Amino acid sequence: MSSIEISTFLKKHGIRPSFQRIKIYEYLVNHKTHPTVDTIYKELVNELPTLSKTTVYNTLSLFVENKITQLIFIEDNETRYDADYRTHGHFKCLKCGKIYDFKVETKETIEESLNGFEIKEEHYYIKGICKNCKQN
Amino acid sequence: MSSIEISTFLKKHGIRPSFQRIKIYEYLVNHKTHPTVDTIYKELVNELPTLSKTTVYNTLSLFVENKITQLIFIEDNETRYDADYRTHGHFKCLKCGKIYDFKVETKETIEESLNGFEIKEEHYYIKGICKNCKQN
DNA sequence: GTATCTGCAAAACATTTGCAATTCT
DNA sequence: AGAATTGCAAATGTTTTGCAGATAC
Repeated sequence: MSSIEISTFLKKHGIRPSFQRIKIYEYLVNHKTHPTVDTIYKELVNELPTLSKTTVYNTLSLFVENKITQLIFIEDNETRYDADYRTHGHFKCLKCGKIYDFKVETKETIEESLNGFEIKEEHYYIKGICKNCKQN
Repeated sequence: MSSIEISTFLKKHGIRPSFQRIKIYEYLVNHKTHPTVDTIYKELVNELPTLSKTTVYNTLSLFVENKITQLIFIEDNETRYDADYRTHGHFKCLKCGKIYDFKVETKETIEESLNGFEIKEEHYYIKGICKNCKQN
């Protein structure tokens, strides 16, 4: 996704496309590693030397409010962000720490036990050892 | 679960049953509300006036290490604990804040997309509006 | 020129750590 | 006595808040 596409995308979702916002969204979209605020900040501060963490926090909150980014909680003290807003699962490798996405569909058994409840967000995460770490 | 049963249970899991540990586990088992450290501390400090939050943290970490309690991350800055160590889902109501348990079985579609990965822990949580809040 | 956005510094929380006092065997 | 446990106080780390200056419409 290019800066111009991102700019249009942000406008479409009611967000004014400031330079910082474009850069932060660009980072999220092009690095599907579910980064933390700290990672995003450290990566972007080279390119935007005056960037502050406050702006990263503000911007990500804005993205979450406008539903173009979702929050991921897998570990304590480690809020992560994902530009993919569709429901999907996350697998975190306990050895290498990498996070993989996986496909998820709501199960009938869940729907049954939550009969009468209105589902707004679904989150799935699994911890274990990834294929790569098992082989090495 | 009575104090004596808890004492035996802790011993069985290699944990020395101190007074504080028994009380904390008792609270967890008898209040299936997935409390935070702060909630547990505030509830027990009446009964155990010298109790410190450090002890609550230490004890819960010990329980997690010994796999008699699981950690639940649903919100940021809000680590919760659950004496039920079996895999099950949590539904958090966005209106009343209450957390409900629901049954979950690993889906084939998840197993397929994680082929070759070793699953150690599975976590499912859903946010929405609970039956009770929808009716009122 | 008025709204919004950014970013610094300080505040607010949750959690961890070091260590001394206490408790248990 | 010796080992484990507890709890205070301080440190750490993350996120939020207040506010002043910069930027955009």
